[in-house]
Amino acid sequence: MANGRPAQVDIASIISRLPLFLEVSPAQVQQIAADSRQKRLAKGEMLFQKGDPARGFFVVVWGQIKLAFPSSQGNEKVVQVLGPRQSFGEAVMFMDRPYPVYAEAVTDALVLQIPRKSVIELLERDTTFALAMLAGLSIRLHSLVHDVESYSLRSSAQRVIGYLLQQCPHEGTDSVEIALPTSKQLIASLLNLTPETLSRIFHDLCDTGLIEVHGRQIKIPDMRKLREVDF
Amino acid sequence: MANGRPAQVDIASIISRLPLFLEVSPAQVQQIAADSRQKRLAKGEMLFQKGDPARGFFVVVWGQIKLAFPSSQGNEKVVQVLGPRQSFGEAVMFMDRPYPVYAEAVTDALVLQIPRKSVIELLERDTTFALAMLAGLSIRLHSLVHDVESYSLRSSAQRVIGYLLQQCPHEGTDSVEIALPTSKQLIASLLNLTPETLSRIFHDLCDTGLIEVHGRQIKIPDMRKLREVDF
DNA sequence: CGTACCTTTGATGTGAATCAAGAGTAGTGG
DNA sequence: CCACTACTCTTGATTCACATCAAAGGTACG
Repeated sequence: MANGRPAQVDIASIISRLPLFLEVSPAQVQQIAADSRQKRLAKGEMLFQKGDPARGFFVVVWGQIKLAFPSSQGNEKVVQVLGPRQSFGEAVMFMDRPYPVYAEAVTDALVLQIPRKSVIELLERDTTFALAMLAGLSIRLHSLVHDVESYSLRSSAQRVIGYLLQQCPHEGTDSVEIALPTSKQLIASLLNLTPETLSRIFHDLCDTGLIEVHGRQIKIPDMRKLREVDF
Repeated sequence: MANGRPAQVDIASIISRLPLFLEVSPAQVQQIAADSRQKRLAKGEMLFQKGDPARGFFVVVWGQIKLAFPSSQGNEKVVQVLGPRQSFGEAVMFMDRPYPVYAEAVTDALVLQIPRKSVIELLERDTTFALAMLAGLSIRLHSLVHDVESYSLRSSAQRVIGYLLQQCPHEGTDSVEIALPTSKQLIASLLNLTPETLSRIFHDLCDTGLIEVHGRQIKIPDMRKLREVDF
């Protein structure tokens, strides 16, 4: 169970602990849980394609899911990597539009699909849920605005530093050690870099003494210094 | 009045015709109108700064407002240029966060400020309004996803072509003439280009015969050809 | 009619991608 | 346990799209 992959899952309890459903009554959570479906995905399996009609939204129970665009040259641009307790696909439910990205399992994974109809019903019944939903979408919107900001006015090295700082506990001032949540390849795509460039940036940051890299373990000897470079 | 600047405005009628308020009852629109404030802005005037606390959202009555980030070197990156009947700042109301961008009048302008409190009250009372709000945020979210896609996997020329196609009526297949909604400088920033690069791209597209440029008037002799290049 | 800003054009520079190997590092199966 | 394949990651050489720098028209407007 250290792999975070319990054989049996209590759907209702998972849903009730999602930020989106914190204020929703147990009875209503039970209803949602009853409406939802579990989907087992093998590593590399597609959950949906870009352009598929949106039937609902998804919650990751365990494993990792990436959202990405295909590019014409067969590359891809990863928009987000989602782990346990994270949800995606909410926004698309409120517009008659297909998914603007595709979703693929990065590792073996289990996701919950919550049908559009259940959500709409709950929205019409429970205004606190509607407010929670609005808050959720707003947060996502902010993070996209932040992405746009990053892409347009920060250098590749600054984006990498920003990413590392995001992964760290915020309060700490001194030495911190973190594990990258996924492969460097994926992180590169997330930051809009090639793997080569990411590797070189890590190398440079090591030379400067700002970080130490051992595989996926990154040690930051002095958070303050890293924050300064981030200006 | 050809300048789109009526001396007197009927706030309630403006609000009632906003996409967000289409389904809202006249009485509630009256309430919102009563709560709202008008703000006159001279060209270049700031409506709010990045980091200001969010007190509500805004609707452009006439004129143009740009949303942008300041960059460290005194440049700026324009995120959006808003014209009459467009609203902004909704998302930020639902999170306890300051504005992530600043808002500045591109031309003399009149905007309506609708206080957070009125919106929250209306949300709690009217579920169709909540759904409209969710739809509105979803659309904004999509367009940001689209921006991220553009920045990360399209060349500068492709972004320009995409922009031009967006400005055109969608159905037409043949010759179209459009007027750029704002200065080329602003459009360049919107597309994450320098003015120089935009100018050169327009020049190239003229050479290829794909467009003709006369100041802010752009003629597209053959929409099909332009769409093909956009692939 | 002059000042201020937008836009164009040209020359040069550079950050990051691409191309091309090699070095780890895992998983797989005999 | 060790080869065998398949990735992921690193490193170096080269290229290219776009920015930057510089200066000269255009255009609007008091």
